[in-house]
Amino acid sequence: MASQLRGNDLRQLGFPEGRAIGLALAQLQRKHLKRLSQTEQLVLLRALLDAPTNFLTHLDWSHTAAALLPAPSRHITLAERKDYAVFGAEHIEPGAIHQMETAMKLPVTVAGALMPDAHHGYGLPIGGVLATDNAVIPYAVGVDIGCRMALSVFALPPKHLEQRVQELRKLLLDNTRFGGRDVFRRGQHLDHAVLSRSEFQDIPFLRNKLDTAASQIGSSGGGNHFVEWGVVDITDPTNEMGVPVGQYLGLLSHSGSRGMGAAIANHYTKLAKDVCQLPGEAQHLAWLGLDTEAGQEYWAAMNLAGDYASACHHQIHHRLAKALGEKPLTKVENHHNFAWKEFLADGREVVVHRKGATPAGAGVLGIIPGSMTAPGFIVRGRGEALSLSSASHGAGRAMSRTRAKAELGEADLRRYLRQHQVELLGGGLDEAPQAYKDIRQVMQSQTELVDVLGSFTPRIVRMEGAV
DNA sequence: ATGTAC
Repeated sequence: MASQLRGNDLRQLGFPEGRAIGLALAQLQRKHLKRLSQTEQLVLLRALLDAPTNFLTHLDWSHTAAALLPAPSRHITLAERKDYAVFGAEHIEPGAIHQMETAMKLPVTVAGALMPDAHHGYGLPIGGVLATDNAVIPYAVGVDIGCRMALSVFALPPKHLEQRVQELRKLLLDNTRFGGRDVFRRGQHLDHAVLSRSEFQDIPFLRNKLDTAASQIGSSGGGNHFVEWGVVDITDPTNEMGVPVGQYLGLLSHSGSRGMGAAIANHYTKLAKDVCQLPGEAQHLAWLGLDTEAGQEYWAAMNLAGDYASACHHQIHHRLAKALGEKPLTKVENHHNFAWKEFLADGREVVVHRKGATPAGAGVLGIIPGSMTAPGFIVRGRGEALSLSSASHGAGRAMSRTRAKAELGEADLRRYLRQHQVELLGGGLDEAPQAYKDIRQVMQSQTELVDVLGSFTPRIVRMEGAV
């Protein structure tokens, strides 16, 4: 069998230094191209090099072709800014509004909206919702692809939290793992069907990501990610969970797609910036056409990352429910940092990006967390067209991470937690509850977007960091 | 958010 082509072979053929070489080599690893003889591969690469424009819509070679073209042919100019709705403008910093206005000038943008917890992000602001025509923007999805909330409601009274506090604390410490290094040991992993998905073989970029995914499964991230016990208070008797009005023990988790999702986000953002060069501040909003190979690959990888994030939450809840010896009465799960194919009110099919925004289609359930010391809310979407069927994904930050670390002290945090009867295991000053906005005010700005069915008040919170 | 860097 002939040896594989290497980077230097491509250089000899005339490939320029840069991303084209890596992209072409990755393509040649795919099953149907790997079968070709080395001569056939070289003929193909020469044709690609001679006339890259002929390959721009080719399913296999569109992004290699784009990387071979001189930069000016990939430049894109902005269009006139389209209108968009802002909810809770009084809570939103000017930087986030400015970023949203830039996104509304993209030629692929159809509609947009800004949620009341919005703040400055990278590319699209956190809390930004953007509908595009046949294009997906990796940085309008976000780095932590498919990050989500999951709630289990147990048929146990809240006084469990006082009577069995030591046991619940231990269950949390024993059954969760947070951040980069602290994962479950080899023999402790639970298997999950998501690890057998064909995308890990079919998409060249994902081939070496299976190890990371397998080692991190069932774990939680760092930063604002948490797993917590608390009090569920169901207030709406017509809730579609079928849970009677009353108070229950609940388990709430917030986490995403870990290292694998971050790798996908970073890789396809670079790819998008290669094939779609935007002026100045819009440059991070580079998109991939959904009918290009790169766009289809990203779409498949994004969906895999979303399912992986879901699998992690399922394992977290499964471990804890089993250790508690209970089956949940009901579960609610919803994701943000994702893109969906949806229809607008006028019937147009669009790609809706929700970067830190909760899906709130008519009758869709979700959880909008407050902070460690403030309730989160179980909500039912109202399908409001102006918000593109979306709501906030939390209270939003009132203080940046750096400001929180500079201005708050460890003693302040501990006193604040004691006042609110919250026990924090791990965590840091940058995630102190004082650094977040008042969730009740944020909810007041989105009464048109969601109905409140109940609340969740944290009591024992586990985050990244030593206990 | 992230084996926090190709």
